[in-house]
Amino acid sequence: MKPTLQAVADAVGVSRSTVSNAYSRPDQLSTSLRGRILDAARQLGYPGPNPTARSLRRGFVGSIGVLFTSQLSYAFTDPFAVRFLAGVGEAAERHSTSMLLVPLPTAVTDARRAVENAAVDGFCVYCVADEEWALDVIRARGLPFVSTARRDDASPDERYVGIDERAAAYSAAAHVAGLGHRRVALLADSVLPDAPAGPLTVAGVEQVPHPTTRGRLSGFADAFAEVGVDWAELTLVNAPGNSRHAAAAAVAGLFDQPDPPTAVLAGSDVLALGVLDALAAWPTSDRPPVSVTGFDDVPEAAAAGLTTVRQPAEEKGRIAAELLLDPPANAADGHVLLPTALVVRDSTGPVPRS
Amino acid sequence: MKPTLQAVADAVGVSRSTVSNAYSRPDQLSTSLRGRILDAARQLGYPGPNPTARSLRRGFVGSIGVLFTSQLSYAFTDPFAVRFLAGVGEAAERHSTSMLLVPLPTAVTDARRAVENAAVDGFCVYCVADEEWALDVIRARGLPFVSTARRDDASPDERYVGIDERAAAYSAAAHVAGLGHRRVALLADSVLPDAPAGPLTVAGVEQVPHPTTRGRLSGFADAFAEVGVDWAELTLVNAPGNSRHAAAAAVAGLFDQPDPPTAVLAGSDVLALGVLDALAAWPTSDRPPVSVTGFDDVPEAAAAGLTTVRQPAEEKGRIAAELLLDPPANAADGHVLLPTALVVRDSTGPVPRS
DNA sequence: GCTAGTCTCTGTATCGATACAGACTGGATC
DNA sequence: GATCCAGTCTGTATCGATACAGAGACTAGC
Repeated sequence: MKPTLQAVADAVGVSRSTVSNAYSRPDQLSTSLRGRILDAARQLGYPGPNPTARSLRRGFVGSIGVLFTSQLSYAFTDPFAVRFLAGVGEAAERHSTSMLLVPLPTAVTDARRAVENAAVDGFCVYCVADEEWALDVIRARGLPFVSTARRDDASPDERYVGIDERAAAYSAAAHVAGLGHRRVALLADSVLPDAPAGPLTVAGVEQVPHPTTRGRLSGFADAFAEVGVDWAELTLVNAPGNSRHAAAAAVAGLFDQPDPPTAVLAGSDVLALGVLDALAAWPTSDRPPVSVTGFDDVPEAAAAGLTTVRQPAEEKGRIAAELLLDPPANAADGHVLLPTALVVRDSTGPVPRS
Repeated sequence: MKPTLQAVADAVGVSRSTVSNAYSRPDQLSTSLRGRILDAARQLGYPGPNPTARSLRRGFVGSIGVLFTSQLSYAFTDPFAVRFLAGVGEAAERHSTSMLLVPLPTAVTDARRAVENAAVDGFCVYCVADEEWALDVIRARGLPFVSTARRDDASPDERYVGIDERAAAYSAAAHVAGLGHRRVALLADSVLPDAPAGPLTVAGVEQVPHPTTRGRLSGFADAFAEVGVDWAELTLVNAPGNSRHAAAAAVAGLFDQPDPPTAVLAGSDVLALGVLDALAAWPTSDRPPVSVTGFDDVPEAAAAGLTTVRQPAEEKGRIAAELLLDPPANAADGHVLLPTALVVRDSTGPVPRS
């Protein structure tokens, strides 16, 4: 059996409290006694106070949870998510706090259980599809959280760090529209929760449940509405999973049909890169001249010459964690909007004259 | 105040134990009573058993720690580390276990404290410099762990998953030696703990404390010994921090001196890519023709045409976590060596005739 | 009609610590 | 010599749950 605080106390002949103080409040006892206690602990092989017991008594844990409502492995596959994590890690490091990555089972009941069982002092909820149930659980636990998307129905004291999704997406779409493109496909992850990969029809953008996706699609649509192309004329394509592979699969066949789109606006760089992959598979001779834009500006985007919308990744993570660990006194300061910028590269060009 | 188990018990008029059973052992009570209890809990806003209290009583936590004995942010900067994490995440997911990323302060006392305080059931120790103190703490806590490097002094029941570092490095060096290179630089992170960036002299490879680095350098040295180039003739270069930038800085000036090396063997792809960065900074006209090899085969290596040694990254992480979460009955099965392969690309070529 | 066995549920002990009020000691102050 | 105070240390209550032995009630079997 591992020795407990009590064992050390007995060995030295002091009370349990004093041993506890030797570890947690060195100013509460003489240096000599503290020395004797730590020596005895070393000798007995006592590894220091049990973290769990300590957390229970103190009422906090010293770690924050990071929630991805998709496969945890996804978090490491999307470069943007990785950089977000890096930012969270940086802030956590500064606050001597650990990060708990909680994998969520696909079954909702199990997933709820996972969030209920996470031993953390708060959550960074990385914006993912349909996280409302997760927020419910977190609220019920009375834990603070920071989300990466503003929800329309959020109470004003709920903190978030995000970007103006709509305006950012608009900038990319306006660029493409300015190049003359009118037959355009919009590619996104989780347009509708359980829709299959490929083109689909949605009555209006407000039907899209996921707030981030909805925001970006709205921005795209706005820009094209201004040049007379309305929602119904845009081809909406679903790419469940947000991976290059999923994107490539989703746009397969898109360019074989009559009057194919001359541009694809993707909701993330990963998806956009997937489109480029799909195009690269065509023989150079009759490869369709398609303009492609992404979103995020991950490192790979620069290498691939992808036109995209840059948003600060590490900073998003860092601020999210900071808002959680060091909440601003003023509720309004808990709502952070980060700047974005359109980065024009080679993947977009004027619409070809046919 | 948040309601506790007791509150729910009082509301329904049953004992605390019964409420506990309603959550953790549904077979121990009638479905009807369980229904009443869960309803009452919902009504009171009871979020389910407190994870900390539960862990204390049960004696386990349901999460594993991942330890990087360098900045936590580093873990997200090195693509190999990210893929390792992805592997750990995958296994954790399968076992319904969370991952705790513990940032380690630079001061050793604080770092010990961090490991002592981590509420986990075990650790995956990602191979990093000088982790012996960390293993000591983990052993003292009586927690299981899996390391990514075999330590010579490890007891036979200590589990690890690694590669034959020496043989893997040998394969890269033999390739370079076969191309005729004889003036060669070996570039590594943490050759000696506190050495500055740049060339340094070490009496023999056995002086290098870090086991992984030592293994790789030995492999490099072996191959060159076979062609008559001995240790003292090899230029050893330190690049503290294992980043592209650190590598570029470390090799700055290396090619300006008389009889510069015609090849650089790096201990990781990140370092090798840094060398390529440094070379790319030269005007094309008088850029020195240097062969470069890496180690790991991260995705960027392929894009950069880097010759490197491939090792399975996700698999390493997955197996590490699996060994931890589902220990093999037979101690010998706790020692896993993964295959490696030399991947020859454009960054190596025959030594130029001068 | 009696013993056995199955279902439910309760009560008590326990997990390993920390908070906080108070007790004791010894020296300085008046 | 009484008072006060700072510096140390102790004792008790508490954090919020789970394990386990056992108590009743009820059905089966002989």
